[in-house]
Amino acid sequence: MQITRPTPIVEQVDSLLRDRIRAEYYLPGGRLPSETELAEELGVSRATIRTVLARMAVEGLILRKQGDGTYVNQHIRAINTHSGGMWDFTRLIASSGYQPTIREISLSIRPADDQEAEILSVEAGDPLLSIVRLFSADGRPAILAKNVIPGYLLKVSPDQVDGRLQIGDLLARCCHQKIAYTLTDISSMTTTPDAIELLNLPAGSSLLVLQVTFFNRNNHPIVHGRSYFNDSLLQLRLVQAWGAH
Amino acid sequence: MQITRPTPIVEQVDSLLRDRIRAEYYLPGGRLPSETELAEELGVSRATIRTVLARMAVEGLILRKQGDGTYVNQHIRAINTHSGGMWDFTRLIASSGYQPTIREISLSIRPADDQEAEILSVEAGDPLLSIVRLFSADGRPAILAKNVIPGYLLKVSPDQVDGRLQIGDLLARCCHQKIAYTLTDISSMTTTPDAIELLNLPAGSSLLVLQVTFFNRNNHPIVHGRSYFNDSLLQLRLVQAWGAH
DNA sequence: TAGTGGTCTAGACCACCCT
DNA sequence: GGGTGGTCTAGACCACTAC
Repeated sequence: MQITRPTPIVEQVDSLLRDRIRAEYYLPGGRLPSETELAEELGVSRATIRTVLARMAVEGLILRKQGDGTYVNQHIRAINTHSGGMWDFTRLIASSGYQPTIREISLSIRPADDQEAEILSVEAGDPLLSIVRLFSADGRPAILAKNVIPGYLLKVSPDQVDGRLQIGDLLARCCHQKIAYTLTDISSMTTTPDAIELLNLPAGSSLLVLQVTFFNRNNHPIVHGRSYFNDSLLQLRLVQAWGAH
Repeated sequence: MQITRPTPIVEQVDSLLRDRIRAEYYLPGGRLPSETELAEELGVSRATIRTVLARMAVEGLILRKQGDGTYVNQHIRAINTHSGGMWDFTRLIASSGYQPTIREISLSIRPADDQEAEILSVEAGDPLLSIVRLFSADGRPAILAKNVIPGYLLKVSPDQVDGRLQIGDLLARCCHQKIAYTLTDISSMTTTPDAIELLNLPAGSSLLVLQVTFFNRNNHPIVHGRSYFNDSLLQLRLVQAWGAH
């Protein structure tokens, strides 16, 4: 049995409002109750309501108009846009309307090369846990994801690592580490030999490459990943509120 | 003379703290004063300080540790990552350490094709203002940006449009429109003929393509853009806080 | 145990939009 | 004018971390 703390009110309100939007209790393009009304209905202060609405506005889920009201953004169907969601490839595939499957290609301990050592702040040759996975959408290979984790972080034996976990859960389970933030470089490339084979792409076609480094709250790099993204099959979509800064 | 309103305290505090971080008044990796101290120093409430710090934490600029303190993230050098910043190519190039220049390739009124009509909610054949620009970094062509704006939005004559403005400013100036949020699809492609020529790339190389639609607060599409990004020259980098949701 | 950030409240006033 | 979101304050209590 897991000990659970009372969920913060903000989180509860957040879930509730998102559920209502998803269930179209608040219609797409329709207006939400005023902040005051929501606060009264849910028995919380207006400030609490406002932090939740501010979060949803940043994601573009709702549109706020001073002097008028708050509206559901009908252009945002799936919400795969924010934070953890972007690297949860299973969810990303599902929200694109496909059936996701994960295939573990390999999981092994191997020495770090120079570049990996630099990125992960370890010495070249130090052991790394290397995980290569292939995510498919309706059976068609869509994303080839390669991740490396410094070996010293591993708290369990490699064969106990579940390659089907999302990277955040895997880190929590096997390394007792929490991700604080991620740094992503987006680039493109023409296919590499293994990408051609695993993603089943014609030679010479282009691919999206997402190069991600995950840091914990002590600002230490804990995972480095390269994901090869078949963008003819899946769409990488970002939503950004403009006024946010 | 432009009428100006008093800048909100939150914005002032935001600028002040970012300036201090940039100037290394707060050292990279170093600790900021506590929320209470900052509130006292600047003569504002703790809540005000907290909304600013929350914003900076979402961008990954600072790391917050409960029971400990708030720290400057030394891994974040340039802040081109958020909101408007991402589409301000001039700033993006500058923050990558290059000297940016803009060249206007063309600026004309032309009819909308089917796809553009669909995206911009107009009829095919309706007039569009089409702007093609080339952004260079240290003289080397880096980004080819094509934008189209529904003609009915234009409040000035086309030859009065300044092709060197950032897209948000251009909309404000020429269309009296404000951007509320943007929707971006990121994909890759092998070079098109005009990209080869303008971006000076070898045939068969890959490009990043950013397909952006800008909406106003009434949720009407007001601009659609395609930007071809020479990612061997410039890096498209995202920072995301993890706990944000 | 002291100090930090995290959560939450209650209430005030302002700016804006609609009618 | 009446209602909406935008800004800001003062203060309370909790949870976590370092010492």
